Amino acid sequence: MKKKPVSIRNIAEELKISVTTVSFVLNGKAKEKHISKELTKKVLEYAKLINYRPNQIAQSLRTGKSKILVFMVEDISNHFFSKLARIFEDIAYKKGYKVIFCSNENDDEKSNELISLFNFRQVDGFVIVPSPGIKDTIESLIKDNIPVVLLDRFFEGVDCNSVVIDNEKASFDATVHLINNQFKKIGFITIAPNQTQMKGRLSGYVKAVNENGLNPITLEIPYDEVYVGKGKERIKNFFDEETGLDAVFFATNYLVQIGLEVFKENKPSLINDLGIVSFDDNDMYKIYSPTITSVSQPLVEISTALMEILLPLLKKKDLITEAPHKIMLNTELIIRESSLSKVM
Amino acid sequence: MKKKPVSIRNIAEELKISVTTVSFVLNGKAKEKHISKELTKKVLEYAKLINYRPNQIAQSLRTGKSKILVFMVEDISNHFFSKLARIFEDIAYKKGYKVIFCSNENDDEKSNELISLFNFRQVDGFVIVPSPGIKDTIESLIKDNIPVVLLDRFFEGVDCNSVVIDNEKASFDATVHLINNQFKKIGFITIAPNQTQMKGRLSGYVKAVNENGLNPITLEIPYDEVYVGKGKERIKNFFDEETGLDAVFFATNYLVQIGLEVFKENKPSLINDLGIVSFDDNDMYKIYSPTITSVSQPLVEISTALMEILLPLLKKKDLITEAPHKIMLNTELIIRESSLSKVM
DNA sequence: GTGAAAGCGCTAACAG
DNA sequence: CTGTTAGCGCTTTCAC
Repeated sequence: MKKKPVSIRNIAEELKISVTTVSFVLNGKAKEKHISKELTKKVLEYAKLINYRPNQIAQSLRTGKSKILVFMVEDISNHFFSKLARIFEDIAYKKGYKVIFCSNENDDEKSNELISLFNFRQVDGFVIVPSPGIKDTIESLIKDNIPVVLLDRFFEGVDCNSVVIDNEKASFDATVHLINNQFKKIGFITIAPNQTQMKGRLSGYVKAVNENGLNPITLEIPYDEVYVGKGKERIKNFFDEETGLDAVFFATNYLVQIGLEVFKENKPSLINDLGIVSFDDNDMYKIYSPTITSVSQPLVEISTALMEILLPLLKKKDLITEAPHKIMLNTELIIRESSLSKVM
Repeated sequence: MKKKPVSIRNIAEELKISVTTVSFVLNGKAKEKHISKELTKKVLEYAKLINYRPNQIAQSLRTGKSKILVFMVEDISNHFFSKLARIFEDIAYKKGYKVIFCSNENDDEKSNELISLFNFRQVDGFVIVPSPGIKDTIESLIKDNIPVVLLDRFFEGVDCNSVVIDNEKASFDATVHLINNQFKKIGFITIAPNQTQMKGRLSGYVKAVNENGLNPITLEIPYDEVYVGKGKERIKNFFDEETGLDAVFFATNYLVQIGLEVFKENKPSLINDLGIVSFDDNDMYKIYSPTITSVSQPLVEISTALMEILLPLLKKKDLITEAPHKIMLNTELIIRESSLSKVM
């Protein structure tokens, strides 16, 4: 009952020709190798008839290409990353690549472990949202001629492909939007800015408040603390100490979650009285009360850009000569109720 | 500069022994094969020294095992599935398996395409959230001796491993909870119940209302319509026609999203006046106003069960003799504000 | 105790 | 135009 899969050899034997010929035909090299039209057709037809599927593992061993891409993010269950993953998946499959997703929790050790698990050669390429301290690993990946493109953040001084958004501009614009809506004491809650995307978000905010004669009021929570659930306490303390805040700008979507939880539990009125903006959109924002203004990243464009950088690299042999592609995309500020002037 | 990876042969040559011996040692068969302690140690040390990593592709070709699992769900960007994926990922990695996630959109053609893409042999096992009409494909997978475990739903009359929740009980309990909170006209909004999980949710609801002398009032939207965005209109019409509803039970989390959107746009007061329960939890529910009651699935238990079924199958040769494992887990009703009696 | 060698299924240089 | 053949890196049977 065990259906033994057909191999290229079966086809060759059945048709009484050599495996080479079959291989050439199947790989679309019939023309190039001057194989007769009839033979080509015969092979193709028979292959289809018996539903031949090449053994990709054998192909991989031979060609050194696995047709597998790794998509490593902070947390695949995070709204932003899972949406991105979903779109990237579709694009990759259309190009004949499978995608392995994994989550590094923004942890260096876990990142290195995962990258080494994929073993530098089992996969054809990487999309990586890098944790803060894996600069060296990325560099050695590049030196080993493995296609990598960084996502969401990058390392200063490392010549590596990347697709990021213009965090500073996005943050600047969102802050200005709040200022235009009469908010004067705008708090900025972020995770510790030891990575480029967070640096940009912070500096955009600072620049905007400064240019408008206001003072920056920031809370920087180390990522680790957020991860282990201490963010709530930190945010609560922040609001206890910083009295008179009339608006708050959260630098990531999970900070919004925590922030709203704090409001909900302590001063529910804040939810309506405060101007609120979230970095990253969430499906729930448009049905929240009030609806929440957000900085929305262009998911489709990001995924497309990733693939456009990656694909050519997957074909090339020597990547070293390539100048890295650094793409910076713009975000969209989706203005909803939460950020509109509360002044009548 | 190209770092050519070390092979088993390099080790053998360096140590002036045969590849066989190296292979035995590396595979932990030193004892079994009576290889001397010293030689064993020498090999192991040298392997570590040069940081030897077996080429998994070659291993796969030889052993027929790829150490890759496929985790196919409806939509990896859906909150429930992405959380599940995240947990499953961790468990699988610990056991030495990589996981490829994919989304079938509950579409038969896409499901079949994906399953066939993975080619019946490149992957060691499948976790599948099956679309309605792929019963035959699943059966042929089983016949071909490929480990499969169905998730979230299954097919009546097919002897296949599965991990599901007790939908009927969950739905029954949630409905009774609403009834206990004085709600009398409870609407049930679901997608067309042509799959087991939806059948269970519907029947649990119907049973509960009937047993309590109430009438079922249901809206069944075909999955396709939801997918193309027609759900909103359907739900709007439902509330226009069914006047006097005092509560609503949504059978999936994306229906809640659509429902809240409808309320928000048309009769915002409903959000507070209506009793609301959602099947599947969402991180945002606890910060919504009101906080939303939900039926929460045990994500960790589900993932663990999946792996516990899968692992032994991955080792066995002949699966046919195995009696399938069918696991049914219980959900938890997380009671929040939205479902509490509105009667003072 | 250890090694030689076959071969997993495929590709592609080389030969005719 | 088509076929022979040598591996890709590894596991495992069989022989010594």
